[in-house]
Amino acid sequence: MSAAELLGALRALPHFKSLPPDLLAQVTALTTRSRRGTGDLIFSEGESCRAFFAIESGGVKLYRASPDGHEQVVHTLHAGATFAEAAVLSFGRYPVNAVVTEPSTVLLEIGAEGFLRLFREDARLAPAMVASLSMRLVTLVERVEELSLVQAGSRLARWLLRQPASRDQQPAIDLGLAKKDLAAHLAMTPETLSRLLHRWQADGWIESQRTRIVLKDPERLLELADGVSGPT
Amino acid sequence: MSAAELLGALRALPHFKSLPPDLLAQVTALTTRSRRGTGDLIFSEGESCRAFFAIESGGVKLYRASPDGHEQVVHTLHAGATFAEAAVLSFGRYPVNAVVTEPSTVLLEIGAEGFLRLFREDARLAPAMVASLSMRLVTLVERVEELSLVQAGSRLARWLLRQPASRDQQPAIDLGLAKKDLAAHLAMTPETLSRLLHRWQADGWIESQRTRIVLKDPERLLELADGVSGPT
DNA sequence: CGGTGCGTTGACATTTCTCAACTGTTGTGG
DNA sequence: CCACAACAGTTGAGAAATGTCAACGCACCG
Repeated sequence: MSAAELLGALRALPHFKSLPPDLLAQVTALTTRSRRGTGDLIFSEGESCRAFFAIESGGVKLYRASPDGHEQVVHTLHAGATFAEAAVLSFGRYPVNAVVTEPSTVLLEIGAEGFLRLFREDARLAPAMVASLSMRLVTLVERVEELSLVQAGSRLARWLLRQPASRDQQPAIDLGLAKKDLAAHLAMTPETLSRLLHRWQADGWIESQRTRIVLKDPERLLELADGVSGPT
Repeated sequence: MSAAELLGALRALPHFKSLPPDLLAQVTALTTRSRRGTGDLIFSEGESCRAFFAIESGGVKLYRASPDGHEQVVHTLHAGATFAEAAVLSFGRYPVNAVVTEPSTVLLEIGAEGFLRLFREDARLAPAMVASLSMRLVTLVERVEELSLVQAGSRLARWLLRQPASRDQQPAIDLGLAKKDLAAHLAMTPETLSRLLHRWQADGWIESQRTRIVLKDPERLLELADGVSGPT
């Protein structure tokens, strides 16, 4: 893999595209690329940071494991996303577990030590990180808001509406995620998720295929998301 | 209020204490101080940023209002906390509402425009902001994790255990918050909160006074927090 | 001293979880 | 290439937690 390719891959990321070329080249020198498979562990909770990551393609989930084996998905990430910057910049330890959720996921790995040195030496890096962290902050605030909704149906409706839809005819969402993981993300059981989708399909509001969901009546979903009491 | 006093107040904040004196002085020049009362609105959702804030004393809650009038508390903040930096640095609009929750709350207000100018001109500010934002990120991740717990009792137990306790004899928590607001923070109804506290007190695990809670059996609470099925 | 709103308690309705069985899919090894 | 194992997803029945509605006591503030 050539340095030029790596540089191109990095520049494709929202967080790096605004960096001056020479700085980007320096970051490239810290970066390695690797291909992973579903289920691969990237790092685990408490481990000391050796790098932070960007997803070139594929998917990753960040989660915490509670003592009773229950899994709390903090974040689900896809192509273009970066993760663990905060761990590198402030803590030195990963606060969560990271696992690959899609086959053939390509990761860019930016070495922590080198990056920290660069961060201290070159003042142009910090503003870029500020923007990146602020972004992350907003998605987390939205997540908190989402989870605060008491009704499972509200949480699901809201999640569906927020997904980037392939705007062809009708909003069709490709949930790049096992339903099991989506359920965990929304703090509900797979059974509840399954039943909600089933019922909404029966009511004609959505069309649920294997890994695709078509929103046929976004209006109705919006009502649910706003907490206009439960389904049925 | 003298500039020296203001400077001292700013330096007392975790986010600013590591700034070089001359830079801190420049920040001070952008800062005003004000005293507010319970219920005062500091800013509301969607409003364009005129400043970010630090709490010198008292309390503030950040929340979103959903269309049906339901209130989702994103954050509850106390002395030493800063808020709305991300809004100032990246978005230009406040994403939430901010309201004072304690009488005689003293706020420091750092003007957005001036701060942004300073941020761009002086490279020493960015690293400090990175640290600050990373901190915030972690508390939000914890919040997400907390809210992912399905059982109301687990969420409450976890919250109680995380509170800074006055380590005298027994951990005594001064919930600097109306129970109503605590309930909203934990995504449950005031009734459920009331019942949980009542039951736990009956079981001898806690002692619940007006605004103080004594943890008499943290072990037991820890079990609940870990999701070892519901209470009783 | 009266009002306003928080906190509590009770009765009830409902959602959602739990447990269990069954189906379909995916991937592997013979 | 097929059989089988492993696992995701679905469906059903029952239990439990929590929300809803309503009434009441109590504190705080005017």
